[in-house]
Amino acid sequence: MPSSTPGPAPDTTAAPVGRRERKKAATRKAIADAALRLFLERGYDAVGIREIADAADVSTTTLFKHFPVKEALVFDEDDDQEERLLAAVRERPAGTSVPAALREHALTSRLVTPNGDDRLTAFLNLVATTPALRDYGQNMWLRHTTALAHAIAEESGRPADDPTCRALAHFALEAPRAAHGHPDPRAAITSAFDLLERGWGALAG
Amino acid sequence: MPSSTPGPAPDTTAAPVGRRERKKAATRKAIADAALRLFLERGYDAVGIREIADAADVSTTTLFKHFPVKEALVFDEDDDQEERLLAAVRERPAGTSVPAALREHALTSRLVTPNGDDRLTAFLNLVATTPALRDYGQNMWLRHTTALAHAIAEESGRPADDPTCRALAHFALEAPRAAHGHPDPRAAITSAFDLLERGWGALAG
DNA sequence: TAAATAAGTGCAACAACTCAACTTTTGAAT
DNA sequence: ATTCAAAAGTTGAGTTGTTGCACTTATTTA
Repeated sequence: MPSSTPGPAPDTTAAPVGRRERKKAATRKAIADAALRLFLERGYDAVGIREIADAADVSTTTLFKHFPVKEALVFDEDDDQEERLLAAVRERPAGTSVPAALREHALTSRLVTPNGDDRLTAFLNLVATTPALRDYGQNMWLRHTTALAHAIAEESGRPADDPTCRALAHFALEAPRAAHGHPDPRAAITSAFDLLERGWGALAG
Repeated sequence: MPSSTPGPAPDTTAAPVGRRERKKAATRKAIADAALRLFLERGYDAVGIREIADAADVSTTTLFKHFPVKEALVFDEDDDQEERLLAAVRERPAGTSVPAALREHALTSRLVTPNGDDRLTAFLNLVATTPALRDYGQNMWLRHTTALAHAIAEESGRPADDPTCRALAHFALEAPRAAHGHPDPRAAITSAFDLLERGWGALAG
């Protein structure tokens, strides 16, 4: 997802880290930003690695120390996202159901911007129109589904490969997608998760 | 799937084609066979395109005229398989239900060999242990699911994106997988499809 | 038999990615 | 404060998948 250069981001990892880690994160961000900008300007396939490295003022080897393959430049929040997703389930406030926690997470994640977010739409369009990115994203989505399913299984004391957990994970990740483009995305998400919550509650209180 | 060099294969395309097409198919097969052999011997990543081309006695250019990317060398029956799958549904004998036709197809496809087929197991193992192949295969499976879902929708006069059709397609493709390694695979498949058939019949005769 | 089409070749090149040796920070222990 | 080891970055050369181009050879069709 697009990460704007300015703007007060919620600072997801609120650890007062040293200069080293900050610099590392900075170069990583510089690379990802340069890459996304160029990709949006001229298309994924028309931009080479060297060009991106130049734009970010780094060597190509450095680039590959941060991103294992070209596609990862686009989905650079992959790991963060998965981490936050699992945390939303594992560290949910006491008395909150799993679907409720997932709804909360879906609503606060910036995948659901009330007004049609240009940057997000452009990003989704880039992915949808580039086969390599479509495939990569699809597999990434599958990985997240599996990880979430396992987390849910652990939280609810079910077997790790319980189909119900996988189904819930699947729907929970699908809901925000479906909501995008909807007149009132937040309402769509809320009602979708209401549905999931009732179904889930009927199975295992 | 492995296609042995000798052995009387059922000759899937029973059209008396000209010499040109036969030669083309022959080189294609030579390439795929060489590739699979080398991959099984030394691992996917340890074998280069140039080496495969040499082993099949063709130029790398020719190789890429037959297979668009390296991974396709392994899943070389991709298109044929999908074609047969869709044909099984579309050209099923009158009075046969869709799930029944799919069961028939599943039982006759050589994915279900009664005795533990060494070559098939080796193949599946190769795919499972090679990330690039795992990913590629996963996406291929998804494509087949979509195609089958559309075919089912057309056959049963439902909307093209009907979730029920997609679910049936999903299960129908999953069943053979699940049956693999089962003590009696054919029985497992049969009973799985019995289940699907009853559920399907209960929805739309 | 001649023209048209398709398969295959050889070679050079590009782009993604890796490797090894080396320099410059930075964090921390003495 | 000084020293030292690890981490981040650079440089440059190499490997590998993949493509483009100009060309030959075989098969089909007219």
